[in-house]
Amino acid sequence: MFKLSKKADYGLIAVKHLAMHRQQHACSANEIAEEYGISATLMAKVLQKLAHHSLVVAKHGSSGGYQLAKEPGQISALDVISAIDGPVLITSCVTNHGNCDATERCSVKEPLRRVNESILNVLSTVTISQMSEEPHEPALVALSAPARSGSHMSST
Amino acid sequence: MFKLSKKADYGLIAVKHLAMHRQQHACSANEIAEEYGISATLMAKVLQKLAHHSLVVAKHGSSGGYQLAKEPGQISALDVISAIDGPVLITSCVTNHGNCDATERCSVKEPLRRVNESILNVLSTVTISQMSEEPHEPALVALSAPARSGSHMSST
DNA sequence: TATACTAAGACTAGAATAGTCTCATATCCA
DNA sequence: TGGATATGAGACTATTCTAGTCTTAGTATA
Repeated sequence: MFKLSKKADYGLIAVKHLAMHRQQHACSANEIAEEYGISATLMAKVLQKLAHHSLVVAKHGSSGGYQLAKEPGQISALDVISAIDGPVLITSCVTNHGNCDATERCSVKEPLRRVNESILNVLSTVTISQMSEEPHEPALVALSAPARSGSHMSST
Repeated sequence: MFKLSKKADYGLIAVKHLAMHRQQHACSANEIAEEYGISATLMAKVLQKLAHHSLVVAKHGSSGGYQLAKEPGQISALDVISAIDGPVLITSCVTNHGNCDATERCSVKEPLRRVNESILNVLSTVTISQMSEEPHEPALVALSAPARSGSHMSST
């Protein structure tokens, strides 16, 4: 369909949790998982991926856990999502070199590429610190930002 | 992940095709499928769904086929996508009444709802006639449009 | 009436996702 | 030093979703 994976969802929850507890000790995967009623092993996997992409730092050992690697204002929703699910591409055709088998004939490729860019733009505009604000704030969505930044696709 | 289904993709292709041939006779599912190298039965299914949602009209009998039900400028990408895949919801939490099992605790629901709205906004801005324009046009993407229209979620 | 088409929906196969389990490694503290 | 508690990594399973097929029925035209 057109849906965020649950893992990406969990990733956002975890990062937001860490953002709200960053003054304190590191949070373990167990701790976070319990708080939101999510499987602990699954949450651990998600956090591992985030650590891999340097969004969080892991601290081994007892009383270890995870902490944010950057300021919450420096982490976008796109960072988290693409760390977990890979690059955000609304169709398989829109990759740089990527070609569906009907590249020649496919007539919607280019328009969709542009739609994809707009979506990346939205996702990269939303930061974790914005997500932690109360909803009555305008918060979102600098939709008026320049459409072509082109710097997002890079992850993976 | 975060991907358009192939069926939705095919739907866009079909609608665009019909937009470009609307002066002429009705196009059969077979005809369109062949042109783009897609399974004919699958294309038929896709067109049926589009007909169901009154985006195209079906003409039975020999020399029948499909024709657009509206002007290409009146049909948005969102119309086509949600006709085929159902409403566009980036998480299962963001439905009107919809609640994940952790509604109380889930902290990302509201921010994601707002992201979802922005994406709907982008998709509803792109019309089939825009998709038929040549890429060197500015075409896309009235990103500066007001972020909160809220009128989209209704389809299905 | 025969033919060429759509309508509808059950069905199957395969891929993607969610989630589990196990073992290894690092750190802290008694 | 050794046990407890963390993460790291990757194989594994189960379930759900998607793509695609097939079959039967209905409808318009010639």
